[in-house]
Amino acid sequence: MKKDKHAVLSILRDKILSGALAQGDRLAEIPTAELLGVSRTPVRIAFRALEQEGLLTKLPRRGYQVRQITNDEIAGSVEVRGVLEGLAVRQIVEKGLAPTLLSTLKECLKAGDELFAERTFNEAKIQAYVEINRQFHDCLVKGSQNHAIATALQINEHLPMASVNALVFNPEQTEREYERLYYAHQQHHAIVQAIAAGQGARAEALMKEHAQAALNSYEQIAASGLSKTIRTE
Amino acid sequence: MKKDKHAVLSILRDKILSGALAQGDRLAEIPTAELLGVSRTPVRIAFRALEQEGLLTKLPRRGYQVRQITNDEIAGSVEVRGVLEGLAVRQIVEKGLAPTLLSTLKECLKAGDELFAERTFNEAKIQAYVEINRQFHDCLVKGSQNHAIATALQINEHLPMASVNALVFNPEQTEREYERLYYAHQQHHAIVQAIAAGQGARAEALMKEHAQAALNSYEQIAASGLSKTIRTE
DNA sequence: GTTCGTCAAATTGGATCCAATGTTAACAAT
DNA sequence: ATTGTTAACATTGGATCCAATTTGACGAAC
Repeated sequence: MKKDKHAVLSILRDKILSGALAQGDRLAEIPTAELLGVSRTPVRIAFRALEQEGLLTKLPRRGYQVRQITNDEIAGSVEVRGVLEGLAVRQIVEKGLAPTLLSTLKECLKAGDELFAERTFNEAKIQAYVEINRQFHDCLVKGSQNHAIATALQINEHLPMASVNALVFNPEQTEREYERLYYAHQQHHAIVQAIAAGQGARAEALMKEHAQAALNSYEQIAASGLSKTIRTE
Repeated sequence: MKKDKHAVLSILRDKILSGALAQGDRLAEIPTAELLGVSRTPVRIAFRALEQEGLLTKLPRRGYQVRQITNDEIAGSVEVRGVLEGLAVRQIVEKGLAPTLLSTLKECLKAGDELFAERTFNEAKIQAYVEINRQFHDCLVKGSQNHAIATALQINEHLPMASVNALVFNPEQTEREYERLYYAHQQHHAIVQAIAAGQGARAEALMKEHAQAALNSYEQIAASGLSKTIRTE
């Protein structure tokens, strides 16, 4: 039984997000520690972290309570991600675009272009696109040279669909999924174009819309019940 | 020697922010614990928290390192606060303004009006205004019904001047400080007016500008070296 | 003289132990 | 029967102990 360092945190997070722990469930340190076969110390640390992530609330003297994530909550997180990443791209323009950043972004675009060159899609290619997507967004946040953006985003990072690390897709309609992701990739092109042209406000608006688009497809797919989540971590 | 629960975290945070711990200083658990006269457990938890706040970075296997907050960093945090609070007010409008929220906001405005009624200012009145200001901003964030905004803001909450809980003022120019804070208060009026009128985009823009204004006066005062920080906690 | 290997010191992470505190239930008295 | 008081229990927070891993230095061999 190999216990990774972050295992406790990840396991608890997954239990909450998957619904294994229902909203309002109270979590105490000792039972949780026994359940996971670890001592109370890592559990205590994990609880603190999950509280800061907004997944748990602390009840004074009575442990922690699960704060279920509603669809509204996810929508709110996506909105937050939109304005923060929008700020990032605007600040890239305002502070002056570093040439190396532009070339890195163009590499991301090129890698995506190659992926979309043939009009077929399977899980492996989606996995690859998730990684490209992650790199692209990561570049922009880092490129903004505003560390506060990264830290503010960090909290949403683990929420399903509020994070760029997670994409849901419908495995029964790969054709449609191709269209959707290709559209997202085209938005990436437009964003880079706006940045390169020094159009800060346009880049910001595009970035917000980009987040919204992800949310829309999430709602669509989640409603159909045919979702499958792919994450890179 | 009464040790409060959060004492360790607060003490370490103050040491970092006050410059007692210089940028790049490495912090190990044991020396810190001995310095503060506590065991390693609370120190460990505090380090984790400070890492999430962005004040420390973790060096793998070599403890933590102080990430000094530069002026650029503060400016970045203020910008983040601007877009997030801007989002909050926009969403208040978009989701439909609750009547109770509007009345609460108006109470904040009225309390401020009374404070500014006579054209004198002292430290006690500033203290009172800081509290009113905090309530006002808190109302807006809570009123957005978007919990992600609150959690994202939470991280900046402890940074000087990136937080609404801290106002700097120049004790040698109370006249000027009166003007400055009164201007901020007038912005509050405009924001409430925009919200009440359903002008989401205008409210958002005003909110961003409101954050910028705070930053401008901070830079002005900090440069003069005559600053005094008032915090409520 | 340089490089590689081994050993010791440092340091973090996890486990268990102890103290403090609040909550709940039971029992007794009115 | 109801209410108040007390005692036991549950639960968190802090301290110390133990294990694992890495870093750095010193020495030996090439």
